[in-house]
Amino acid sequence: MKAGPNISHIASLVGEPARANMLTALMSGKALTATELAHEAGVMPQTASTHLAKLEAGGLIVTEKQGRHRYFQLSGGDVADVLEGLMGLAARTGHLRTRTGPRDPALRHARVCYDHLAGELGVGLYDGLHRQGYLAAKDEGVVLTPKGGRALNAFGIDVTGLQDQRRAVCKNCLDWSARRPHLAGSLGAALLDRFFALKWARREKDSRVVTFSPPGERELRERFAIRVEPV
Amino acid sequence: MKAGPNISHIASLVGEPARANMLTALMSGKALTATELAHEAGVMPQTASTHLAKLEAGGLIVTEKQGRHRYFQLSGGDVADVLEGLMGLAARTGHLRTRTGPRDPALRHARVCYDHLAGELGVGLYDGLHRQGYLAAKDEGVVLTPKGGRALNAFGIDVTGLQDQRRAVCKNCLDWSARRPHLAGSLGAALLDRFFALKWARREKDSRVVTFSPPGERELRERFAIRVEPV
DNA sequence: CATACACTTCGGCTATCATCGAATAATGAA
DNA sequence: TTCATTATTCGATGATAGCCGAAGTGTATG
Repeated sequence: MKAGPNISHIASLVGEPARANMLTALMSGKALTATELAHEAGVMPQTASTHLAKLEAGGLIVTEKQGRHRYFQLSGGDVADVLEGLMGLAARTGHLRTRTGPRDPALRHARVCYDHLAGELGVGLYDGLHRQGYLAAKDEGVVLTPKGGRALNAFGIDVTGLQDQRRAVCKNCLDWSARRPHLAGSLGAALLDRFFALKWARREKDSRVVTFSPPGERELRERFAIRVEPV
Repeated sequence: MKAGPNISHIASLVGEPARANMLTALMSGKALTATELAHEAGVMPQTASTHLAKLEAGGLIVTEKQGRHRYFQLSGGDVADVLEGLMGLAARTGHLRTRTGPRDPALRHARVCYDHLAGELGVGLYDGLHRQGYLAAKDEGVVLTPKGGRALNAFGIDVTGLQDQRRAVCKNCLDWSARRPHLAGSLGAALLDRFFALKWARREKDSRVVTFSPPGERELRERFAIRVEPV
C-alpha cells in the first residue's frame, strides 16, 4: 500500500524472540551453524531451520555450506548497525532483559560489534582518535586525516590497503550502552584485529565480550589518549 | 540467559504493518492525531488506539493532549534513525516494492478515504482542481477560489451549503499510495457523493475500492482536467 | 555398505494478536 | 442542556505463525 521500503517485513523478522536471539548471537561477527543458533535461541533445530530460512529470504543473513554444516552470518555491517540501534532504543526505553547476566558489565566495557570494538573502550577509542586529530568530522560522518593515516600506518595498519576496498574506511556506529558513536568501517575492523594481533585483548568463548589484559588496556589508553570514563 | 537489551520487543512493535505505517507517517516530525494515524494505517480508530497505546508503552512515541485531541509524535531522533536504517535494509535486500495483492491495484487506482476520493484518481482530481484554478494553496492548506465555487455549483454541488457547516470545506489528506495530497473536507465528500449520484462510479461491497465506469472515468478526466498518471 | 550426524520439509496443534462492532468517557460547540 | 466529535475499553472472531514430532535429504565416517 504505502510507497517506499517495506520496513515492517524486516522489523517483523527481528521482532520474533527466537530470531532476535539468533541475530544477537551473530553480532559477534562469527559464522555459526544452525544447531548452534538453535541452542542460542532455545528452540528445536527444525524450528530454527524455518527461522533461518526466513532470515535468509529477508536478506538479513547469508549462508555458506561446508560439508554437512551450514554456516550463517549477518549479511553485512548495516544489519549490525540497525541491530545496535535497536539495542539503543531498547536500553533507553527501559526494556533491558529481566535477568542481567554476569557478562553484562563486561559487555558494556568492551565487546565486538560485528567486526569492530564497542562499549566504553570503543567510544573512548573513538573520542581519543578525534582528540589526537586522527579522525575529523565531515558531513555528519567521519574521515581519516592525513596525520591519522600516518599514525595508524606506524601502528601496523595498512591504511592504503583499506582505502582500496569498496567498503567505507570510517563509519559511525551508535553504541547502545554508551549512547555515543564508536568507530565502524574497515578501519574499525582493522584496529580490532590489530589489538588481537598485539595480544592486547582476546575474545571470550561463545560471547561478544572482549577482554583486555591489564597491560594491554594500559597501552591502548596511552597510545590513543583514552581518558578514564566518567561514571 | 542472554545479556544486553531485548530488541525483539521493540522490533515487533515496528514489525506490524499498521504500526509501521503510523511510524512512517510520524517520520515527518509532525505531531498527528489518532484519527489521522488511523487513516494512514488504514485501520479503524479503535484498532489504531490499541496500536498507539502499545507504541507509547514501548517508548517509541510520546503523546500530548490538547482539547479532545491527542497528538502523537516520535519520542526522539534515535527512533527516526532506526526507522531510517530499517528502510535502508529493506531497500538493499530488495523489498522496495510492496506486497501486491489482487485488490491492491484497484485500491491504488481509486478508493474511499473516509468519505472522499483517494488513489491515483484522487490525487489526479486534486491536481486538476488546482490546474483549473478552482483550488488555491493557502497557509500550508488549500482553499476554494471564487471561480472554483461557481464551477462546482454548476457541477451540482451546493457550495454555499457546505460553507455553512462547521466542518472545513477543503482539507489536504496525504495519499498512502501516491504520497501526495488529495482533497478531503466537506467539499471532498460532496464531490465523491456527486460522482456516485451521476453514476460515474460505485463502491465495491465490503471494500474501499471505488470502481469508475469507463464513460464515468472519461467524463471525470475531461471535466476536471485529470492528466494520465505517469508511471 | 551401514551408521551417525546436520539440516530441511511436512502436518497438525496451539497461542497470540490484529481487527472491528458496540459501548463508554471526555471534551467542545450550539 | 443537548448534540457532535474524538478517543478509549471491552468482547468476539478470525487469521497468522511459532512450535514440535515425524519423516526425508544429503553428507561424512567406519
